[in-house]
Amino acid sequence: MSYADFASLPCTLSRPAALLGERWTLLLLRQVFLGTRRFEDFQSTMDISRSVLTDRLNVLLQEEVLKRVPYQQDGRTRYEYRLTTKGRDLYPVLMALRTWGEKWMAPEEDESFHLHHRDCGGGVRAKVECTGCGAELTARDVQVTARS
Amino acid sequence: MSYADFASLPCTLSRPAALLGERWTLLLLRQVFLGTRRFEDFQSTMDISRSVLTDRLNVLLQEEVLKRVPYQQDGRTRYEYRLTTKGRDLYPVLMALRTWGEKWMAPEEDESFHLHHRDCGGGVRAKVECTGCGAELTARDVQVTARS
DNA sequence: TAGCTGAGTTCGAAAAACGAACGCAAGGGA
DNA sequence: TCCCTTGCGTTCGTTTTTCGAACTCAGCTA
Repeated sequence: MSYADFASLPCTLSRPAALLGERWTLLLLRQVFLGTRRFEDFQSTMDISRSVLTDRLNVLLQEEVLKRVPYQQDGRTRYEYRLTTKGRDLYPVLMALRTWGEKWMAPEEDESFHLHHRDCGGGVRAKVECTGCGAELTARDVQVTARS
Repeated sequence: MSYADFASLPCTLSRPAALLGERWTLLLLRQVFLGTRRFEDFQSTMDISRSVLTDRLNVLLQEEVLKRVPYQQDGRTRYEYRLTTKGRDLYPVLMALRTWGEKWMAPEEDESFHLHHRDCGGGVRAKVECTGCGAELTARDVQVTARS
């Protein structure tokens, strides 16, 4: 079993972990959630090599995290990369990373952007909760049961 | 700016994303949360090369996500890798990946393990909420404000 | 007809990962 | 004492990935 095989294990954690654990993929998704949509913009803001950028975008297209959407520019049709519903559902992953970063890796200077709830202006935080009783959970509150 | 530079940006999202976005790191953390603690066990269960495993463990030690804890084996002292408090705080990241995997990448067969709340037996789910009003948030509910 | 622009593709060089063998410290058995 | 074993790495030559500069290509514009 090598790295790529984790992407096909029947485990709902290893599959996403293998997909997003590929180098550049998390940073690429960060950029997507920050609003970047076009090849040239990804390339120049992230300074990623064009061939790897092409590969990562194609993987995310194939996984249906991103989709290509036509737009008009100078009278000609081009395509940009947009999140699908599946892709937008990755938001909690990014927010969990940020919540952790806020707590443990906060830089001296102010962070590069702020997030707040449009409706009430409150802050944003990722958490784990019990679908039964609604309690907030930590790793220690959760029992892991291996399948037969 | 290259990949490593994202780890030192003053951004609380890019730093964790660069750290966990390194190949093998997310899968290694999965294994840690599943209970693996020793070098040989990581190596054999993940089939990662020993040199890369050494490197990733050292990075996580340096970032204080893991710590080395002595234990006794056959009358001699050895060390195992355990999560620090900072490391345990990554739980929501892994659970967010799993919540996404459950929804979008569920395999035909049953998954490899189940999780439930020790106290009430309920399921486990990651979500994003407003620290002000407590509402559950999606990407569309959140306003991004760039810093000056 | 030539130039421009956005979006890739190509390909040789550099970096990272692989993997088999080696090193090493400490305990156990002959 | 000497050798074997175990767990945890390190080394190093080979393979895979990434880099980065140049090239291609389609379609619009001058």
